[in-house]
Amino acid sequence: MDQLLFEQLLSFFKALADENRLKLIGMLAEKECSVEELATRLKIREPTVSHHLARLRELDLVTMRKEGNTHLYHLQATSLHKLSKDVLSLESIAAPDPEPNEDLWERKVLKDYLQEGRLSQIPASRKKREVILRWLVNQLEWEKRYPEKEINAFLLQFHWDSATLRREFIMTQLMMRENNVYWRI
Amino acid sequence: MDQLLFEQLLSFFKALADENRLKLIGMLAEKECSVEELATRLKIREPTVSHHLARLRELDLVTMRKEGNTHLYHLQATSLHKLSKDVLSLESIAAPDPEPNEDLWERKVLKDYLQEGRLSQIPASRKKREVILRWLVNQLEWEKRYPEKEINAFLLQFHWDSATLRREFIMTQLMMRENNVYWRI
DNA sequence: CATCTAATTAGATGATTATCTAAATAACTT
DNA sequence: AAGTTATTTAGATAATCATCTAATTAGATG
Repeated sequence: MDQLLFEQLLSFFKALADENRLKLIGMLAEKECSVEELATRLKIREPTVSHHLARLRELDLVTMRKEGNTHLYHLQATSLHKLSKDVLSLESIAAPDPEPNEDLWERKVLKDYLQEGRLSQIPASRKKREVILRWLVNQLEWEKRYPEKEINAFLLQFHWDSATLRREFIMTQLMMRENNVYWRI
Repeated sequence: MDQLLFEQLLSFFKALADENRLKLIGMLAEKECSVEELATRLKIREPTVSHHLARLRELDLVTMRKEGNTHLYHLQATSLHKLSKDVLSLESIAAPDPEPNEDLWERKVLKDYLQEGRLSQIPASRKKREVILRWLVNQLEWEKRYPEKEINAFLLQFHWDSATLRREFIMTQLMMRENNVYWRI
């Protein structure tokens, strides 16, 4: 997802994530009100209301007009509408990537299990094992057919237990085997 | 607005009003994830992620299934959709009335200015003056025509400055006058 | 000009809560 | 059974933020 939209949504939620601010929105939806009236009905002090209104105003959720001494606030329905629409598309949020972040998790797994180019161990957890296996298999060529002897030699560069790794390749469907010959799929 | 909906919306906003929780929603929208993976990508510790997921789970925004050791969380799109819809109707929020609240403001004004049945002063602010004037005029009968003398007598019960009050009645269009006779409009 | 009223700003305080470490639980591996 | 891994729970700490009082600004009234 777009970084900008993410931050907009976040501040939108923060703005409405307060009981009194949400009530303010409700009251202003009815009619425009002075600060004093809002304070009385919410049973909190004017400065507090002022503070809340300032926050809502930052997001253009409310606007203010002066009438003599008093400041009349009213709801900015358009802004509210626009943001509500974005909320509806919340499901389309992808992970915000502040960095090349997408595979941060996988890179960490690789870093944890690879010591000077060799596998310190074969991860017990299926998810991590798969990360390792995909990384290994990626160093083999597509289309090429590898005799078992060759696969073994390749795997032994990384770990003594080439048999287990070979078996895992098959089980995870990363490779196919026929007559002791292996290839990627 | 419905008190229940109000509280649902409030907790919805509170749930999403945190940077990391919002990111979690984003990541889970892509695919289901383990706690460890989420923690790694967010660069925070597992217990923290666990805590956030628990909050999201309270609102049924995410659900969890166990696969061996690991807990895989995934987004509950339905709940999200339902709540988003409510957000869209935010504008229809009326003030939540924890009490007969609607005129709490006006009742406070009356309380502030009426001491033992008499006006302590005539409010300077237009908004408050109107509250007082409407209360006063409400004690006069509809349709009836009051000679100025009678109006004065009535007003003097509440305040020495009946002349100002009379003038205000006219200015605010609460009464009409013709040949020194007054009536409500 | 002096006064009053409504609102805002400044600054302090207290409550909430995101985050961490350490310990407990649960499920899998050997 | 013993050890390892993933998660959760408990408890402590620190940051955020809602709220208050006191002081300031701006407008209106007399």
